[in-house]
Amino acid sequence: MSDTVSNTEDHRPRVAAQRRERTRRRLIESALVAFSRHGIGVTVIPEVIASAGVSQGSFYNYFRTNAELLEAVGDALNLDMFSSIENAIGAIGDPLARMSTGIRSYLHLVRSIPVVAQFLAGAGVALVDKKSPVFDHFPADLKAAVKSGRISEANVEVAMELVAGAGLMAVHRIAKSKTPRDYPERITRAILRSLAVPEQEAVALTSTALPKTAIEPESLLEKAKDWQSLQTPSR
Amino acid sequence: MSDTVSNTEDHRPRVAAQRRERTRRRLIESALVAFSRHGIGVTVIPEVIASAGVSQGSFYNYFRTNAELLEAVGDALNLDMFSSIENAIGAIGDPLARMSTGIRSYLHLVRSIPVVAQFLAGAGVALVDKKSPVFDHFPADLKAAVKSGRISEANVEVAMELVAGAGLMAVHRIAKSKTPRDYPERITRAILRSLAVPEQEAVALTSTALPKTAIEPESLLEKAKDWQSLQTPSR
Amino acid sequence: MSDTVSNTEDHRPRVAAQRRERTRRRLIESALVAFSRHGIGVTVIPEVIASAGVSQGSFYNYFRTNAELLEAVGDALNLDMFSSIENAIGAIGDPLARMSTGIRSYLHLVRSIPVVAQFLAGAGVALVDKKSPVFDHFPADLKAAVKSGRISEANVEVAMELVAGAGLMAVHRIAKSKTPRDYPERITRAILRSLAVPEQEAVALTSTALPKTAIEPESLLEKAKDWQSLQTPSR
Amino acid sequence: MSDTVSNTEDHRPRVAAQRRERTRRRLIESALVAFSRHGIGVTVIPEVIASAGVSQGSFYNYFRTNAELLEAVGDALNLDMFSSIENAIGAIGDPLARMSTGIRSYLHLVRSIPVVAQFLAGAGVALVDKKSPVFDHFPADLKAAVKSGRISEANVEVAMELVAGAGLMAVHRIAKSKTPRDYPERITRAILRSLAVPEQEAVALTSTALPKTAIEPESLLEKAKDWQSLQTPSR
DNA sequence: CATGAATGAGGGTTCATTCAT
DNA sequence: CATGAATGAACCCTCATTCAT
Repeated sequence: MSDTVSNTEDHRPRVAAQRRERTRRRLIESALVAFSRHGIGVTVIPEVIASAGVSQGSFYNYFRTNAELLEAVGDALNLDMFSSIENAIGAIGDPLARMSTGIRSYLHLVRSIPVVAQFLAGAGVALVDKKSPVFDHFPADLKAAVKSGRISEANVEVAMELVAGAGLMAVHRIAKSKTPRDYPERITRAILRSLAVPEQEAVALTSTALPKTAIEPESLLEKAKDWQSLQTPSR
Repeated sequence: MSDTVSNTEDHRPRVAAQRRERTRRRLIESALVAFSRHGIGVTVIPEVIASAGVSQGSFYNYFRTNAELLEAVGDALNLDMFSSIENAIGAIGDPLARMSTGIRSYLHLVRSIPVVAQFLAGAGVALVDKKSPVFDHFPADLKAAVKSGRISEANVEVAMELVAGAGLMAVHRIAKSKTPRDYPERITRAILRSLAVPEQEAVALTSTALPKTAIEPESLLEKAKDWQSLQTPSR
Repeated sequence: MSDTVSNTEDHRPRVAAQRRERTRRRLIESALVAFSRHGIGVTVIPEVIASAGVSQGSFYNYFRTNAELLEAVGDALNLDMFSSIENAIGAIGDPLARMSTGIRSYLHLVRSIPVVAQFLAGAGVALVDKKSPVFDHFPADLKAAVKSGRISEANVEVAMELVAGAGLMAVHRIAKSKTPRDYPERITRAILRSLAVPEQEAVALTSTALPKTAIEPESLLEKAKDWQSLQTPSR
Repeated sequence: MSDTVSNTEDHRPRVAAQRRERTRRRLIESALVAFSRHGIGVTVIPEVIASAGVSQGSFYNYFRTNAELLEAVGDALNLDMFSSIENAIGAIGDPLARMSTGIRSYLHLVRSIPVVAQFLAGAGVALVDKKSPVFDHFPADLKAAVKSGRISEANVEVAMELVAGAGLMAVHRIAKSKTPRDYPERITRAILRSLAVPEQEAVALTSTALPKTAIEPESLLEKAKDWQSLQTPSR
């Protein structure tokens, strides 16, 4: 069909676009490692160029500043994490269960991939500022839970901050030292308590089996599993 | 007479030491402002040099790296804040009241001095890592409260992290946007709840009048009140 | 055709490599002059940058320290001198004649290019330390001569040091003041005597016509001929 | 007597002058060590100030530049060495014996004090340039020996250069590596040969017992014996 | 004279960015 | 689009030197 013909005519451009996309991915992957090592707010372009095997000039065909690169890494990571978690908790109807399972999944995911933990710990509050899909569904669940009377917090904003703060510290702790396997559950329980969830219910919510969080085969997360997360060499 | 002589011998070193100390203070003050504007992890040395009116060479007689400068600022600030707060809550006997009043004092203090809020928000988790006098008394109070049966948290470490995380986010929020006058009390209540303090008691603990937090006349905090806290120039 | 393609693919790297090599040469040439003026152990980078017409940044793409630059100059010069001399004496079979003709050629060469004389005089003993091709063949000739009974020095090492020392001082003298045309021959004769060569033979060995020492057209030596050798500006 | 009185009146100035002289000595001593470590042509003022325990400002009451300091060290050292050697060979009448014994004494002296060897090796040809008392008597002895027909060198200058060159290399060798005890004698023999002294006589001249070279108790040489001669830390 | 804080010139080094090929 | 040489701004750091005390 004419379709075939037009595809053939598109062949070279399409190959080029694929190559471009592959290079872009390589740069993002290298940048994730570099940022995880040195923290954000530090120049990583030279390191990224070297480890991605791309020339200096080419780099600027993809990203124009360090910040742009960081944003790309953040976006890609957020997207992947969101997919994994949403996929795991999508079927849960109860807002409170969704929330607590989401938090647990998030922390377990971070805990299983050191490079990601390092990156997020280094990013700190910056990750919270920029609205990420990961946090998009939280307020809704929170409000739903309040409405259902399951938790009693007049101020949803304060609640959100407490959740975010606790999560941030937990990620930091996970990145910097060894944590027990049930560390995510303990953190989640403390968060639930702060939302005025009764102790017994908090325990129940954090004792259910965790749904399997699938990671896409070619995703950034999948690749990140294989990488070492060396701390920044002091100095 | 001999008095004159001995005075003469003491005089020069003393004058020199005073001068040195004054310059050091000027540098630290300038650095607090600079860090509050740009965040830590950014070079502020040129700006500090300019605004302290000191030559490049002189700067390096006092601090050899950006990190050393940051540490000096952090130490000075921590010390001043610790004095103010400890002075305010020193007389409180009940551990839980000490804790909650301490948190409230801390947040109100931060809230009243924008430069400090900006600085601490920019420092983020780094301030928690390095043991500061501000956090020194916390664990003791927490343990005492647990022992007294007032709160029931098996894991003190997790509790500490939640407190620190909530505090961190609160500081961040204070620095970045306008907060209601009772914002510190709301945060403190959420924290108390997460420690399993009953709602009624949490409300009671955060409804007492706040003891006056005195700020030393020549201290960094006192000076910081006068300074503007410009946000980082976008870039 | 495929020819065109492969040429195209080779073309860019080759051009780049050529450009790089040309810049490197310019830097080395400028450095030779600078070192000849100020001696080694003095920073010449700013002067080299200025006189080579290269930016500061570019310089560090080639050499990272003053010492690295010096080494490059030394290597290039040693190589050129070695080529010239070896080319001149290669056909001589008698070890003693090779040696004495080599020394004479070396000193005449130095004497004919003031910039080189200045450079070597400034380098002093450092040039002897680092094994240079110039000195590579000496020990072999010396040993051969000893074996042949022509000279009687039990200790070859001591002999080498004397040769090197005499050569060093001669270069220094040549650089610092005007020397008679037969100065190299006089020095060579003294060296031969110190090796216990009989006076008559020493005279004979230093009276032969000197083979022509060819200098490669584009070599450092050839270029150096054109340059002035200003003494260090007093300071 | 009035003498007593005037002495009394002079007391403070005299004490001051003595103190001044003592400080000056301390600086020279520290500088000798510093130069021996780093070579000449390198800034040693900070190190000298530190190790002599003198303030920055005071240093400039004694020496105004690095070069002036170096010259003072060189002068003091030359004077001490000259005294020691002249004292040892003063009684020798035969010019050739004076010469050879002087060379031997010089090299043995250098060999016995590593710091001095390091310093002289670092100074290199610079020490020869500036006329030192050590070399003052050489030409006279050399000419006397020529006149006596003991050696036959038409060109005294060339002979001097060869002696200086050999001495220089020998010092360098002594400083940089371990040398056999009779190393000075071997070098001296080679020098004598280069002056056309017959082998047998050269051996005889270098086989006599070496006169004791006395070192003044408070002299730079005496102190230098106690110091370590660390090589420059590579870098 | 001694002291040591302060200075500023100069050199060293990195890195984002441009551009000819 | 890829390449990598070249650039210049910015920062880092040392040190000789001055000067008030």
